[in-house]
Amino acid sequence: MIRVLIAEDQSMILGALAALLDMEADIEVIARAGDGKKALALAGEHDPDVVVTDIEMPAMTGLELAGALRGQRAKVIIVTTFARPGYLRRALDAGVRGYLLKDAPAKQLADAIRTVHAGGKVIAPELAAEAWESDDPLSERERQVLRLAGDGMSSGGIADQLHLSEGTVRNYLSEAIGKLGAANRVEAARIARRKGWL
Amino acid sequence: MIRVLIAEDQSMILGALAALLDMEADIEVIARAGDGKKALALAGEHDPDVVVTDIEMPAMTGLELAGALRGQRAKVIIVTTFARPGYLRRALDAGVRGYLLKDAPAKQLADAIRTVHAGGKVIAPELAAEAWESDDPLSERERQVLRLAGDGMSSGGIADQLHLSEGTVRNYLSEAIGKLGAANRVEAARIARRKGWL
DNA sequence: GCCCGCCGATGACAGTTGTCATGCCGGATT
DNA sequence: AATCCGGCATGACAACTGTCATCGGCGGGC
Repeated sequence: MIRVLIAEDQSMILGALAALLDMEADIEVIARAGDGKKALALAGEHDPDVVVTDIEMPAMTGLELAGALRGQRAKVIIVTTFARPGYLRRALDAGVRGYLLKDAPAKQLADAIRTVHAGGKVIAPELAAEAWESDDPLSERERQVLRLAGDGMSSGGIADQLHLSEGTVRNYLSEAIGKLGAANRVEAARIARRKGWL
Repeated sequence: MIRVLIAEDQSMILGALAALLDMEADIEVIARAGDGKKALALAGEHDPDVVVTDIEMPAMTGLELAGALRGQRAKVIIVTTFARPGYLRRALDAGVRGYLLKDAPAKQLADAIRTVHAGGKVIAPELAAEAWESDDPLSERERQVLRLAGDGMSSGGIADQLHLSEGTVRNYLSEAIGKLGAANRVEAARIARRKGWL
């Protein structure tokens, strides 16, 4: 029996995934969590073989959860909507053993759990290639500024929030726009978000 | 036996929801579709009692699907991530019988299917109140322009795409910004998207 | 017929944004 | 010590954006 913990913030999806896995004879869902923090606590309590987690969750993201579980016995599989190279990169850096997309066929999840439990790795093929060829060129400041700009905040507002001068903020944005080959701040933010860099 | 068709573009979620419903003794998943168009075709073929559909899907959205099924025997339940009043409004206008959030507990889905099949309605409580109090104030042109602006396109680019003059585009944006109480086009686009108006 | 709303346009003006050159500072490298 | 680099700043300039007044056309409601 492979003992699995599932972390996923959308209750209905959590329940559905659990139902899916409970149909497998050799897999047992021993715990469910609605966010990363609860998942971490439950992992300590139940000592699962495999942790299946979403990325975008309240309190603690799946990537943070993977980092916190790093080095422990439980093997982590990320299951997410987002085909973002930056996410995969960060996941692998956090010692994750599997990275699947919710676009993939349902049966792949059980297969991935078995593979990972047996010591293997499973990476969504759409991402395996792209992951290493595009690297985040942004500095931390550029990321901060871009995040806020992408939410519609003006240069002045961003400057206030980050305790910078407005000119500096415009410099960072100009830098980021150049690095990403965008035409303006909004496009730059979109590109960075799509890649998983924000 | 309640005969159900499920439409959902994320394969894994589709499979998981089907597994969840197959556990119910009185519910039978007779068909699955990965987009709205296939769902419409399959609905014609299999004549389901209830159609459970996501909103954001390729080829045809769940809202369009609901519109196309309007007046037919099958009853439609929307299951979506998005708590956007505008979506609920459009869903109700399309004759939908249920609107659930993926945040809701998994067991509510089966309950909703039974309720709807019995002639009832099920609306996510988080949304029931807000739905009617905030109405989309935007004109069709304003929506178009705002969509493109929100994607980072410049006034000139939007003008080219929509065959308008740049000044006119700026006028529409200014209008939209004013109506939504935003500070600029990006914030306006965010507000409109959050409400489900785009 | 008249008014109103939506559509589309122009021109003018102030404010914001994007770019670039240039400068200062402190920490790390050599 | 000299050099380099990232972070932060300034100033200047061109381009883009947001606002407003004004105009004409078209269709619907009263």
